Amino acid sequence: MKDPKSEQTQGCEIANIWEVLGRRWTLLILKNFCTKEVIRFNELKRSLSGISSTVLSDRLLDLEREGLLSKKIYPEIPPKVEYRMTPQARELESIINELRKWADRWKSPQLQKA
Amino acid sequence: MKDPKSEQTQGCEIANIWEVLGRRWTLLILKNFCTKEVIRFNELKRSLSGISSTVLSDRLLDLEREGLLSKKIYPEIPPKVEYRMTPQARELESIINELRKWADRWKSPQLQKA
DNA sequence: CCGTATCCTAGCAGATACTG
DNA sequence: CAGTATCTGCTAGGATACGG
Repeated sequence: MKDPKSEQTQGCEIANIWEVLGRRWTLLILKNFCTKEVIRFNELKRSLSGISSTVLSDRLLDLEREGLLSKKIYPEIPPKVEYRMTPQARELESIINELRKWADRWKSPQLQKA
Repeated sequence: MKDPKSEQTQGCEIANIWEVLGRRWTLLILKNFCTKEVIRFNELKRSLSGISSTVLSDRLLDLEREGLLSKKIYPEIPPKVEYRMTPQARELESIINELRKWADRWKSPQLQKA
C-alpha cells in the first residue's frame, strides 16, 4: 500500500473537494448516507455491489480526511465501526437527496423507446 | 465495462444513471454546464485540468447516450461542436449548482489548521 | 478544432490469508 | 466484524500523434 508519510510531506494529497467527489464510488457512498444515518463497513460494502474492501476503505479514508465522514469505533470483539456524516456535511446530504429523487424520476432515452 | 444493454433487459434502469454519475470526471463535466450553457470540446478540456481527449470524448458520449447532453455540429472548417444540457437535464443543473455553492463554502480540515 | 488510434500505466476487482 | 497485505489479471484512463 501507499506510504501515508510521503503524502503528508507533500501537503494535501487530494487537492480539493471536487476531486474527491469526482472519484469513482464516492457519490454512491455518500448517497447511502442519505437513506441511513449510521452505516457499518460490511453493510456499506454489500449495498455497493462490485466494490472491493480495499477501495471502499480508501474512499472512506478520503471522505474522513476531507471532513465529510466520521467513524466511531467500538472496542469490541468482533469489532464494530460506525460511519456517519459530520455535522458540516449535513448540508450536502439534502443536496444528494435531491439528486436521488431526480435519479429516481429519470428514465434514460433508451428505455423510453421501448 | 459491462454491456449496458444487458442491464436494460434486466430492467435495472436507475443503476445506469448512477453508474454514469459515479464515474470519474462526470460530475466535474456537468458542473461546467452550470456556469456556461454552451461549451465546446477544447474549452471543456481546458477547464478540466488533467483529463485526456480520449476520456472526455467517452464521458460526453456517456452523457449524450443517457440523454443529459446534446451536441450541435457546425459543418465548418475548422470544425465547431457545441455541447449543452438537454431540457430534461435542466433540473439536474439546479441541483449541481447547489452542490457548487456548497463546495465553494467548503474548507477541508487540513486547510483550516493553517 | 474535434476528435480517434495507439500505446502504456495506474486503478481496481477478486481471491486469499492474516489480525485484533 | 473491520480491516490490511499481497498477488493476478483486467480495464479505465493518461500521453501522444495523427486525420477529418
